[in-house]
Amino acid sequence: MHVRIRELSSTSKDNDLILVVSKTTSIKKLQAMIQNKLKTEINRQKLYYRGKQLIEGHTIADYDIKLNDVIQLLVKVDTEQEKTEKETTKETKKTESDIKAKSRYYEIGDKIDVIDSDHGAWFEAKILGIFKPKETENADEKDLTFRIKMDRNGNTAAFDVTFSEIRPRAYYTYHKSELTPGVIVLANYNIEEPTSRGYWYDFEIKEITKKGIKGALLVGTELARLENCTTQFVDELLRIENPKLLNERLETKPKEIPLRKLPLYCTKCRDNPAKNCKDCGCHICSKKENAGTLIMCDECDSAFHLTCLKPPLPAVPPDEWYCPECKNDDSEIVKAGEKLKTSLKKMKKPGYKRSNQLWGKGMACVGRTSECTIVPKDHYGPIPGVEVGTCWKFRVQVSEAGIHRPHVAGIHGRETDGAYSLVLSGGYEDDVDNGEEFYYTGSGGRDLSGNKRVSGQSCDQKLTRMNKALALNCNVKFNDKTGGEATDWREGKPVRVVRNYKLGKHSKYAPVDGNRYDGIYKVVRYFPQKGKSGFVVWRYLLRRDDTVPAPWAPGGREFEMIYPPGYQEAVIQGKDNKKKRKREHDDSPNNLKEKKAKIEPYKLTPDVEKMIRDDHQNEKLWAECLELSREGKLKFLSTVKESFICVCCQEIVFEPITLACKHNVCKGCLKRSFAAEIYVCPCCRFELGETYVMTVNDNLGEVLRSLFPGYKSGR
DNA sequence: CCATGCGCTGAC
DNA sequence: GTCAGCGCATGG
Repeated sequence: MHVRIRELSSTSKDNDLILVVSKTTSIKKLQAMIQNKLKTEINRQKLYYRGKQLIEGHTIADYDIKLNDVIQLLVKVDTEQEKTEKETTKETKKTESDIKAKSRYYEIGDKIDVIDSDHGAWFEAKILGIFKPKETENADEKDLTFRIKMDRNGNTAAFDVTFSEIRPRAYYTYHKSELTPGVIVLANYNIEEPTSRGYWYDFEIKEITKKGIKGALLVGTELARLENCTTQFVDELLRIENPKLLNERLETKPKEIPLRKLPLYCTKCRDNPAKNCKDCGCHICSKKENAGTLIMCDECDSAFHLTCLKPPLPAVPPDEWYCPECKNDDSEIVKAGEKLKTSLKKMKKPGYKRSNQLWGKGMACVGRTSECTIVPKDHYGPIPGVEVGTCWKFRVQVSEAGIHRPHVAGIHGRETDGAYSLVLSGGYEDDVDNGEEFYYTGSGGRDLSGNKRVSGQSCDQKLTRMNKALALNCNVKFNDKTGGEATDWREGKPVRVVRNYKLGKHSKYAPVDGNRYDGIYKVVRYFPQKGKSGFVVWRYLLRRDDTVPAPWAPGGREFEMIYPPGYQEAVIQGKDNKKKRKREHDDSPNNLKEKKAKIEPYKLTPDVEKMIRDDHQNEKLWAECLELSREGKLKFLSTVKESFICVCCQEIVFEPITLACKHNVCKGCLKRSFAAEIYVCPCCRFELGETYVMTVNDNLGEVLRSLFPGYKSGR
């Protein structure tokens, strides 16, 4: 399957990077793919899916990312390198040039908000000192260093920030009436769990609804936009305070500003420091005192007093440490000589699968991305808006369209009601397809052990489940012993019929590729019969009863194939990848920029090409077809099909004869058309002459035979 | 909850 | 070319 990587700053899908991934693809791998494609280093990538941050150690499946879903990419401007550089320069500032300075906007003791580069959110802090790099008279504000201390986590050290990273503490809570779209406020939001309390971010209001306030979260100093966030805490939206010159300060600010609510660290004791808690306090004695001697297990994150352990530990170990509970589970945690790969916690997470199978990469295992809701699941007859002749590449799309809902199964129905739709896919050997009529085979009678979906017949079929459902469509009293025949077949319940390209092996009514909706059929009769396998199968005769002509009939249409959104681009990008790897191997420069969606031209085999060249009689028609082969195999094949239709039977010409007037006719059809020894073209009445002799155009016949596997006479 | 299944892909 | 075997949607 494929997913879309979209930069947070981008609002259009045109610049998406489309990556082919598997459900088991790890986030790490995904990051590596992004690095490879966009040249954005992994440590600068922050990925978000539906507001959740994607973190290492998980997979695409863990986040329930589906086909063609958008993953947002935030490119951090602060690379790790720059960060350490910054920190070291800060260090030097501190030690070498701690020159006290004055700011025109802030003074020591000011309550401020500071933006944290890890979370991209604002936290409360206080200014301890203001410094400038060197002895200058008028240092610019942007050169100043503000030494601040966080208001929470009492024992964390002070650190230095710049002017742009701080602003006066927000203190004014908006009234609902003051909020309008466009206003930027400070709001509480939890990126991972939007319904829970989180950190405080700038938030641009977009829409005010009953449920909450919807808008864009502006994350980090770069104000990367995370669209479509709904904050639950609408009564706690604060006004953002901009720096004010000291001499313009008005003392309207309350002296005490209560700390803003943050997510609870411990949901058990609700962060009550007075309460003993085994979850956030010592896992043994439950007490929270002597926090300095609490040691955390690297596996389960539980805390333990050094002294409560048996035996007690003298000091905090320098490396990893596992608590007694986790340590016991050696087999699960650390395999001999191996470092822990996935934490137990993660493995307990719902959705985690141990399997390293490579499943899930393609369309076989993707889920629906939409569902047809315009009609109920048990709707009989056409789906409004879906025309006869509509083609989809994959079954999942047929399901999404509401034409045939099951992903794999051939019949959709209810045992107590009837069948709504079926797919002809050539999967059962006893099927016979004559277009307007076909014999369908029931399901079951197969051994599907081993998680299979198909198999050979291995026992008799029963007239139950979907087989019974289809039987109920027939306008006759239900009989599960001998079956029955409709008294008036048109009075039976309608069945939507889809033909799949795999049917092409046995039927000439199959589409060239994908799945095609062929309209409404009715069950004429059903009966049990010993099938080719020797086991009893239930057989159903269906006959077409649709006002719209069938795709193969005169006036019928076959529409252009519909692919899942993004699918073709993904296929092309995937191919580009292979090519690229080759080029890299050749050490030749690669032109990465050519990732525009393009249909792969259809390459004919040399034999076919030669036969076409030798078919001089149809030179003009072939030229048109070949021209369109640049638009892909499908386009080519459908053009050929259209171009070489017998003027009589409207099928692809069989044993074709190309007349002097350039019309193509089947040998059989032409023979039948001749009357009273007058030889004329059955289409344009062109006189062929009294001595006319029928000559089959073998070149054309051969080409058609090799292009259309089910090619045979329509008569 | 469980059983069923006319797909689909990558490995061979 | 053949074949194992997966999620998913569905009904029972």
